[in-house]
Amino acid sequence: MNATKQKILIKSLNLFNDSGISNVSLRAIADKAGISVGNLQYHFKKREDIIEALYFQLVEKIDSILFIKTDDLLQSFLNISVEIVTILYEYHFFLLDFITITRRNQKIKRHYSELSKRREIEFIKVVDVLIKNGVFREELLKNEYHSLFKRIEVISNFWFSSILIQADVLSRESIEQYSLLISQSIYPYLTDEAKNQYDTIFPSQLV
Amino acid sequence: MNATKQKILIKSLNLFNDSGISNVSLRAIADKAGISVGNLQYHFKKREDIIEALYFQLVEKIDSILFIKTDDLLQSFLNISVEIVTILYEYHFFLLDFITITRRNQKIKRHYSELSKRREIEFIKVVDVLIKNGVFREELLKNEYHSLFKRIEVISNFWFSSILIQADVLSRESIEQYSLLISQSIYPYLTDEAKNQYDTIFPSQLV
DNA sequence: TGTTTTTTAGTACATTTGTACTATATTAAC
DNA sequence: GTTAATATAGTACAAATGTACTAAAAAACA
Repeated sequence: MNATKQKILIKSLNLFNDSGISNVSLRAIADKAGISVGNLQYHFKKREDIIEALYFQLVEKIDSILFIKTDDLLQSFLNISVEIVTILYEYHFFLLDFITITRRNQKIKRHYSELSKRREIEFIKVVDVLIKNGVFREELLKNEYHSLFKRIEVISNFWFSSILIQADVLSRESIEQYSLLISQSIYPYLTDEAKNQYDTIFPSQLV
Repeated sequence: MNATKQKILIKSLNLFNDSGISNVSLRAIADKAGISVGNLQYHFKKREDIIEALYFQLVEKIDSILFIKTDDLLQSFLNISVEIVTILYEYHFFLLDFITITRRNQKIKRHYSELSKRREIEFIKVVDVLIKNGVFREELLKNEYHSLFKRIEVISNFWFSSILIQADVLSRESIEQYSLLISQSIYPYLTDEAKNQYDTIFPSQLV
């Protein structure tokens, strides 16, 4: 990709993350990138194009890490959720303005919608494997794992928002807090054997 | 309260819920309320005052339903979470624009922050009672119920957002979906006895 | 009734913002 | 080396928005 274009995306991302989409004007982006607004517009005809480009960057990054190692199922499962959020953290402006963005941009909205459905199917598949391998227990309620997926999805998407409505800044610590939240939400679904394994992975969580 | 003031708040709420705060101008509110912008401004000196007024209405409404009936602990516990979300639904613009609002309005931000802390303390107290009464099990991990609270908090605050990033409209159904999500997330923490009780409350969830 | 206060309407303004348009400058192609 | 393309800068503009200000109408009050 063109160097200027790259620079625009990086600076936009920084500004968006710091101040939120609606508080970042094209002039501010151009300033930060050290170019003119005219030039900015040459590379991205519409403001929305910048956001779209960043969105698809994000999606690509996440896609690239989505696979479970078959040797250490539980660990791998827990790792992925943290890796995803670590990437989301890089693009957190997107999550903070999720509603605004999807309201304005049907393309992103539809794409995310499809993505989410595919992710759920994948999730359920992985859970099936985990059940067969004695890591997760069987469902005790109907659609229990569907429900679990939904909760994890909401928390992944809005954890940073949840922090920022109370705190003034978002720090990397929030990723660890997220990690704790998610792993603890998984715990009740583990078999006794896997619970032991969990305790060795997170000895500090023992009562 | 003044009739005009009342009308402004109602119409603002409707518009905010339908289109999101940033897409509702003072002119639009005045139009909808059948008054002039000048008059609107007489009652609410600043745009932010409308939002603040609505916020404190919301907080008051929720406060008014927050008490657990001691005779039917589990049912009462589950009911409250739905009642809260039902009220939140009435004011869902607030949740959809949570970040934007708290970013702009320190007063609301600080107030919510305090509120959230108080709510967590209340939650833990209630959980203690539920444990003592054999409804919830003891903690198996450190801060397990703190973690549960956080998850419920995020989901309560952002469930509607989560729906709206995929769907085009928000319907009352989303409240039932929320209810299912939350009750299923509670299930693993119930004692065997309480699980039986759960099954009689939600027979349709049996596998 | 006359006066003061409250309520309502209308206008005007400063600011911001996205973007369209034009004119150079730089680079690539032949 | 001339031409064509790409890239950059600068200006201009229309639209929207919050809000300040003024004046009239209505209500309350004495």
